[in-house]
Amino acid sequence: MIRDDLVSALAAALAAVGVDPPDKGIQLERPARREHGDWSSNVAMMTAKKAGRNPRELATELAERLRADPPAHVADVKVEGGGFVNFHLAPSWLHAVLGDIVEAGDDGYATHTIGTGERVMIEFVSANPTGPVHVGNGWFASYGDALGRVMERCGYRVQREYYVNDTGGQIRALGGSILARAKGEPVPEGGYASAFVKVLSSAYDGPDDVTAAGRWAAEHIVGFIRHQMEAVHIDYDEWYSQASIEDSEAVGETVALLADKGLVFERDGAMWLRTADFGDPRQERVIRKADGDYTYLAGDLAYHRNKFMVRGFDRVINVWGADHHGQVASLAAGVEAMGIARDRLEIRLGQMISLTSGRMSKRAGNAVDLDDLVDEIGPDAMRLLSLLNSIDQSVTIDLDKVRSESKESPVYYVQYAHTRIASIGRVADERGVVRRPLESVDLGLLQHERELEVLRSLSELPDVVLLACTERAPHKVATWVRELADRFHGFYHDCYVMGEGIDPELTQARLWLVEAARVGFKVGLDLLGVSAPESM
RNA sequence: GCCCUCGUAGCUCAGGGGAUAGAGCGUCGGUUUCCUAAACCGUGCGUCGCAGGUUCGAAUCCUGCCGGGGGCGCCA
Repeated sequence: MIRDDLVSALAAALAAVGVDPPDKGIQLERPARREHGDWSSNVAMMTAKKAGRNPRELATELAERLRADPPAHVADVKVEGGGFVNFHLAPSWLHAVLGDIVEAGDDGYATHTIGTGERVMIEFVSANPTGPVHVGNGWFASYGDALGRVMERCGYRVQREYYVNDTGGQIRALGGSILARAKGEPVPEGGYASAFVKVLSSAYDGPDDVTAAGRWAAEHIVGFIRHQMEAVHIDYDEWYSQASIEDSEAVGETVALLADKGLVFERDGAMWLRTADFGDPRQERVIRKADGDYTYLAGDLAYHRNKFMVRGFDRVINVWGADHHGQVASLAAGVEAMGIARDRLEIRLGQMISLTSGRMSKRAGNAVDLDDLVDEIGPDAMRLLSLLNSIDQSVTIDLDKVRSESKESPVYYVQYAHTRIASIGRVADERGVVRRPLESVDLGLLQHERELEVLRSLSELPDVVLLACTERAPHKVATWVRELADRFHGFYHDCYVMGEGIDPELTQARLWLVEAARVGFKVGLDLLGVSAPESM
């Protein structure tokens, strides 16, 4: 790797001038501006003060030594700005990248091993089965699934799970709504007045019992949610029923586990968990109410005991909306109280998704069902659109705009680039142009700025994937793939692969460039769960 | 009141210690005998909420304030 070569060359130069490397190690970054070279280091500025040196002078000295014995591909080393050491590389470094990409291929390029086979569960969406999931849920669905794909590419073994809240007060409220509707009565206070529930109620022929009706309805609704998820190509490994936990001994066993640790006490007829030693500002939480029912927390702790101690996941990532922030401290404390290391549970809070018409609410009935939007714009547009934002950003969706722009959606911009690649392949076949083996092709002919820009983007993909993984930020892949499309369209426009006046040797080199770009699009789009069509 | 989170171009958002802060949409104009114009090129667009602090360097980290959103149940 070129980066490693440059870092060790810098380390050697630093040692030669008698300056200790910075505590954080030698950093190398890609400058934002082309004129600052291909790779840039700030070592001189980092170390100058401690070494009692002037940063620019130190940088100049380093540059001189590096120029005297330059690492491979280094054309020039310049000192710019306040003391940056900038490496200006020959295009040959990008030709080497091209070789790496096509050799690694779709399954190998931009893979990492940092996950070391760790088993991680990502639980996401888990919306209550009281109605179809809406567009906001869809945003989190894209996130959770793409995060899983990114982590898989980094060596994690990922399980995707949907926690089905098919018990408790809201299920009884749902059952009450079903029963009322079935009898032609108005939906009771706090019930679910949606059209979906109304339609569902006409099919109910079970007992006149809110719990039975609620569970029946929830089961049907989960079936529909599953269908909605399939429509955006999300395939959960497990739909885990909360009722199954509560129906089993799991909650009692969990409470017993905590009681054994001396953390459970009774007061006012209720059972409490002492959470003070585990970072919970509230210090104590009710786990069993005075009426004898366990609280949601107790069930949730049992569920997490199941995730960690029964099913043995090394790491659990819960993707929650910011409106569940209030649950974080109690769950994290309870999990730690069970003796599970705190860093094994990650809770990613996504900011709220709203429509320009206001916040979506299932009860209020102003939510837009995910499948309705997907029917209009397609699953690929839905997924790319939702992955263009960080989940740390609260987003406002203008549905009218999304619909009207669907023809110029970023997803088509990216997919169109991929179809152009396929098209080049088809035309090559028609014209009998055969791509020769890479070893016999002179990649050195790739000198056009458009060509180099494509290769620069491709060279960044491994870093992007790694960062997307460690920061749990799959949207970085979306941003990257759009940039690759931008550069590929530029190349396509200015650099004909075949045609009049194109040297056959250049055609060969460009065919390999196109193949490398194809790998980039394939990898990037796969990570996002977006299809890579051959034609549109 | 306390806690969390966000505030970047007209709009939707990237960038989250590094050099002159970016993209898409929207505005206006241009490009096609050749691999699909779902494309390309040009054009304008900013007190990075405000004020301090840390740093060689802050949109980025810290503190306070302002503004938006969310949360503070023996609900789930």
